[in-house]
Amino acid sequence: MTTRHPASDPRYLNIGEVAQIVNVAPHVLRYWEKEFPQIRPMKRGGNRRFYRPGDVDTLLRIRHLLYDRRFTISGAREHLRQSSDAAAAGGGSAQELLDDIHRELLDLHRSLTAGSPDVSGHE
DNA sequence: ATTCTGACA
DNA sequence: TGTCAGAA
Repeated sequence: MTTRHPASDPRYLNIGEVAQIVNVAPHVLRYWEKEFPQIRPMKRGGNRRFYRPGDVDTLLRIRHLLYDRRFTISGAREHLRQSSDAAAAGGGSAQELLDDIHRELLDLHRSLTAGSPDVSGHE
């Protein structure tokens, strides 16, 4: 077995890996972090960012809201705030959050199979 | 080579 | 969002 550094641990991804997954430039991910308090990758080794799978999931949802549904930064931020708030309510609203995510995933799937090879919808 | 921060367009 | 400078 080879040595496992934090940066090579499959549980954590660096900004370059995440940028390829969500198909946005690294500096855009840093900008989103300033706008979305929900995204908080941990920093180590100085300032290196290490994203958890959950962070990537949130980033994927943000890209969908911004590029596919053409939400504004404020609109997407509120949408995510409401989603997390619904989950935090805990009053049997967990299903609401799952339903919301399923709706976004379904819409995203339609975009991917609509015949347009470009997921983000712009270049 | 890769990423970071801050700043400007 | 894109690009640059200077540093780690």
